[in-house]
Amino acid sequence: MDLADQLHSAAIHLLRRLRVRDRESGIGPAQLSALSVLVFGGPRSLGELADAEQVRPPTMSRIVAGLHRARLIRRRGTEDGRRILLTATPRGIKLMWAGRHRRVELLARVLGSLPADEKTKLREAAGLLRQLIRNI
Amino acid sequence: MDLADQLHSAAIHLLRRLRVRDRESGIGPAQLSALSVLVFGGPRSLGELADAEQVRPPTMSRIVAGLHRARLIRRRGTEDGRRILLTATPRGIKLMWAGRHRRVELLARVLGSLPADEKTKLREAAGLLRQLIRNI
DNA sequence: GAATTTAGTTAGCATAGCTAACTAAATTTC
DNA sequence: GAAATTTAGTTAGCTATGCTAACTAAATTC
Repeated sequence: MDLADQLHSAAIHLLRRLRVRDRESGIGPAQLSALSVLVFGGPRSLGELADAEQVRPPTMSRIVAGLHRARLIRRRGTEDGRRILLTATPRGIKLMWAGRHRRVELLARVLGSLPADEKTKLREAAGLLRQLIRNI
Repeated sequence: MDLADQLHSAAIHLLRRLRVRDRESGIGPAQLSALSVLVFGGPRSLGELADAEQVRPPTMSRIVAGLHRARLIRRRGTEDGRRILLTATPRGIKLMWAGRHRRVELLARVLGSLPADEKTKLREAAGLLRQLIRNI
């Protein structure tokens, strides 16, 4: 329980620091996060994107509308006439990479000053966490 | 850069899973987070709370109004007539602990099934991260 | 005592979360 | 094969949360 709390707290404070840079992207956090799923996870339908973001369909519908208005994604029909396939545009991909870089470079800078063995520990921990999260 | 990315991604996905339980608390995420600062960090002024939450004063003013309406915090005047001291009420403290427990128990459950050496690694990593975050 | 600074609030805008109620396409049922 | 049901997404309307600009009031500086 105590360990869970420490990890939870670390995650909160880490993201709180990093999200400051996100405002420079010009789009909101929900749009940014949804776009990252499309850019790094590939095209998918609105419902799948809503599931990935743990958000209800009407919410995702509006997020997608914003991304589309900003020409960051494309909407295509599929064989199933009800579903739409969402794909990041080159513009969307570019914005995402720039944002990711900006966001992570703050962290990368302080990580760079750590001794190698501590970096190794963090790398192992990140791997453990990734597996763990799948089991939650 | 790659390590930074892995940690960033782990933090995002961890919180995305855990925040589901927060909705059960009945108050929004910003109120919950601000309340946690008061409960676990002690009383402070509105401006200090805004700094802690990395939010502008008008935003915190409204978050505080919500917490006050729900009787989760108390507002008191200070010697400096402009500042107000915010303190969590017993009701606020209770809600916070219940929420924290709910939030973290999911994580604690999967952590419990890990071998001891992996838990040790995660504990070390959490400590490293805490120091790291202070330097960002 | 007047001017400035500081703490917080109010007003007004955009984004983001929800549920309820809708449209339209696909599937199931009879 | 027509009717009923299910599924995918949208629209409408609510609350919460972020911002800036403009305000009030208290404290400090000059």
